[in-house]
Amino acid sequence: MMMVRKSKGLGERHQKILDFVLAYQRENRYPPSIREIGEKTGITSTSVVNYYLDQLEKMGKIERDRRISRGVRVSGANSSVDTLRIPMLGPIAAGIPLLELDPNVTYLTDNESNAVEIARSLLPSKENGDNLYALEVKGDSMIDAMINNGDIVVMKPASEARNGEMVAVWLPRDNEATLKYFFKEKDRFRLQPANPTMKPIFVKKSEPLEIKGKVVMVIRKMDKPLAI
Amino acid sequence: MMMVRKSKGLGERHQKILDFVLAYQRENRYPPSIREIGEKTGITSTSVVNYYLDQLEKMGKIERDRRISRGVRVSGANSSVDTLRIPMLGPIAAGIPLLELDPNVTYLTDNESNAVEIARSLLPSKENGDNLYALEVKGDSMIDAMINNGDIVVMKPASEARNGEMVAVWLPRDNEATLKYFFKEKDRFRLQPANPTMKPIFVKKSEPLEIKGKVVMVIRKMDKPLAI
DNA sequence: CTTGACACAGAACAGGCGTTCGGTTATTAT
DNA sequence: ATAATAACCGAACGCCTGTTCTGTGTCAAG
Repeated sequence: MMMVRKSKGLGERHQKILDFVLAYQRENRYPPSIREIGEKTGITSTSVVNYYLDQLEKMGKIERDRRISRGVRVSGANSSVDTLRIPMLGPIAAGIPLLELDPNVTYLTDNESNAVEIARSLLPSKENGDNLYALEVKGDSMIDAMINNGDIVVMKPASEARNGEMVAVWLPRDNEATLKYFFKEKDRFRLQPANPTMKPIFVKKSEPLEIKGKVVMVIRKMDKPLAI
Repeated sequence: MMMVRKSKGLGERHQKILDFVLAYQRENRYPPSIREIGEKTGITSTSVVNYYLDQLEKMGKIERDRRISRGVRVSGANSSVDTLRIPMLGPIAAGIPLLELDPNVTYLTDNESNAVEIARSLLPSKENGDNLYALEVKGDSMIDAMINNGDIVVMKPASEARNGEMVAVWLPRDNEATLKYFFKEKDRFRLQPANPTMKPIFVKKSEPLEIKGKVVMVIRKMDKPLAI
């Protein structure tokens, strides 16, 4: 039989085992047993699998909980990363009214076909992640909020805001939805575009202004090339 | 003995088990055994744990792989979501040169203290996720790319680009780094700002222009309120 | 009161699974 | 050539673990 002795680092079988454990974990959401690892990597003896697992552990590539079945895990790599499924509730555009949302209702995020998956670590630190929803921006009307056509905005239901927070507001005056930084001043509201080169909008406190939510995140995928 | 019969839905023990499995999974990265569930939830008999697990499965709250040790997982909830750890390699600003990156080197994403976690489903569809890195934008110089101070840009190493792709370029002419849509024209390159109201930059093909990478994603956290 | 569904407990069984040990072959150093 | 070592294999041992079966006390309906 031919056995190649790798000078250092990961040999072929090390890599195969590592890949398999990772793939298995991803698919089944629990780690494989030693025997399963052996079967899928062409190792017939459980002791050999154990032999390699010991080495991988010494290399720091995996961690093991001895005497516990399926107690293998790949170090560092994925899993354990807390992700949220945030439902995509629809589009947002200048001309169309914003959705009416009850801040006290949890919108189903399980089995939701159209959802955005976001690692909790990506959210603003104090955000607990409850009741978030996502909207897809249609059109170029949000440019002064530094938001493009196709961007995804993650929002939190709210009907009021503190100074300096970016909110989605509906302006009955102009029949328009917009995203702006919100400031309350003496007798008016100042709606400040994110783009510092652009001028704010002022709305008198006597005029109607409906805050629909706070913007938590903006995500832009550079999916397809610009066609200009 | 006192036993409360819950009319419907999850009883106290259902919830306890569900919470424990979730917490255990998060901590150990593999599911608990039936006996472990019992111990920690105050159930002395394995059959009773099994009894509840069966119910939880019928409710669709968990999934089980029978006959497989530790074959429990909580439906819907986290895990299984394929996340990438993308290393944050530093800041990007107009005045400072861009990092020199070798597209063939994988930058360690394990044990990386400073990394961005992104669900694979969030990436552009054809992106495989290899060799990505992230930069944090400093300053307002990228405003014409619709990118703010504090934004995170996810990049892929590249030294050339196709028309319409957004790239990070270093312009020795102006001693400046910038993010623009890239277009090759007859005898010049056109660097088009993402903001359609702004004018493009033209660079003659004879002049130097270094493409340092393609922009894959932009992420903006609305962390702290605007202070203006 | 009886009956049946429900919520448990405990024990026993069988297969799953990690571990260990004896043994073999190939590679490398002496 | 020989010894040491690394890379295997197979089998056996014994705990781990899911499953199943019997039994008990509670509660509500008939």
